Amino acid sequence: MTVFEELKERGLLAQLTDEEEIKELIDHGKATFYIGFDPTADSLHVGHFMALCLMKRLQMAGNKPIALIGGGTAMIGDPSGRSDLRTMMTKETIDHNCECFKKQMSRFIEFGDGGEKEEHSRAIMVNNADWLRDLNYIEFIRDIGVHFSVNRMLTAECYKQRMEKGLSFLEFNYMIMQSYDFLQLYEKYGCNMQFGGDDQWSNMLGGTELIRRKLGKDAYAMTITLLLNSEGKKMGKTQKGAVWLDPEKTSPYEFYQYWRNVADADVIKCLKMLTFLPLEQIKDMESWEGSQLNQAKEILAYELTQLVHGTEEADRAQESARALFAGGNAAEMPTCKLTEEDFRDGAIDILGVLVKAGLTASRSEARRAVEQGGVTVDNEKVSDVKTSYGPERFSGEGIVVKRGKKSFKRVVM
RNA sequence: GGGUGGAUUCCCGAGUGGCCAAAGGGGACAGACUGUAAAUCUGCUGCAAAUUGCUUCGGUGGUUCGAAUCCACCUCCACCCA
Repeated sequence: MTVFEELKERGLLAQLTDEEEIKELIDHGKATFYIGFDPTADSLHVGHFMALCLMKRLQMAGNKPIALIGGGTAMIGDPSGRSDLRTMMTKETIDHNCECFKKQMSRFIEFGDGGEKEEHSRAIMVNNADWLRDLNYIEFIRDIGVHFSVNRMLTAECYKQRMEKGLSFLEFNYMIMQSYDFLQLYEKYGCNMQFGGDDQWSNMLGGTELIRRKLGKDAYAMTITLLLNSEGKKMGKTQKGAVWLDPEKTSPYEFYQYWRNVADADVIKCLKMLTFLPLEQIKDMESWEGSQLNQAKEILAYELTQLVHGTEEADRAQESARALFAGGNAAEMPTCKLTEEDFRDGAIDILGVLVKAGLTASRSEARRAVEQGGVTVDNEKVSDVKTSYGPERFSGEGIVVKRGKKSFKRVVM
């Protein structure tokens, strides 16, 4: 099976400019492709993870990846798929985020140093701030701006959605910037292909078109299917925000649990799109039904945690999960430490413990949780809000506090 | 620049002087049922020393015993005209 076939089989491909040509290029390792990442936060998230996997797959097939960090475009903010203007970020924040991205990416992709002798498939990383931030306005609109028709741009899907809520000129320029990126990479590195999320399609087409008009050369674009759950919502988002790859922002345990809890209807899709498990193995799981599907979720969660956080963390997350739900060894639970200051008159009440452990956001919320019978200490339901504990309860193993079925913490002194 | 309409809690959206921590819906959370799924039903959804107190309705100031609600100015957004 060739790379292209595999990508197709896994349901990763959404739109392509020229299927035959793209297939030819990537199957033979002749593509130099780029994927852009907007540094809008200080960590990558699940959405980026898909792109990284794609990069990896293509790199393994001998193609050269370019990871483009949008230190320049982030100054503008991509309006695609957004209903409001992004909050503007300062240059410093953007630069900081770029650094964070770099670190995280190098875990997945093999980067080269750009030396003469290295293999073709070594990845490079570039930042479009290098060519965007110092552009001369007049020159730029004369050189590049002429090639864009406002009439056509307005018909692009990504702007259409914004026509109702309002679109600023600043954001309107995003497509032009992104197209210019592609042109730059084409000229500098012979980059002939761009990949990106499905919501990037119109921006990407802008690039291929600009290259054709400006240089008379062909370049290609291909989008990855957005990972949507069965309800049509973007996956990798929780109430609290994105599922991050940075263990400081989303702990390996939380990360594991996110995937452990996906809906039945989404497991197979996630396995196909996100893991490197052989397709045959995934095919077997497709026939699983009912509670057997539960095992598939465990596999999914383990595989992904391993990819992102490594084997050790994945084992640990799986251990704690099993401990909590199946009553196994509880040694690896997330822990919270109390200090003397947390005790008032030699005791801390249950509400205080819940807040301190981060299981509830406020004492009011904690109170509600207790009142509704959702709080457990060492497997015994706490029904009195006034329950309190002295420091001795937290010595040694401490206590295990559970809020609801899925969130818990060991609390020690 | 001129005109019109608007900004309410996580989101949508009611509320146009006291009965308002603010209807209704969605989401989230908790309980029952389950398979750590879905569906369904129930509860709950500002904060706290909790039959009470405190802080919230774009911002600032004012009127009033009392303001999300009235007045003035400002900020932001949409639409129409230029």
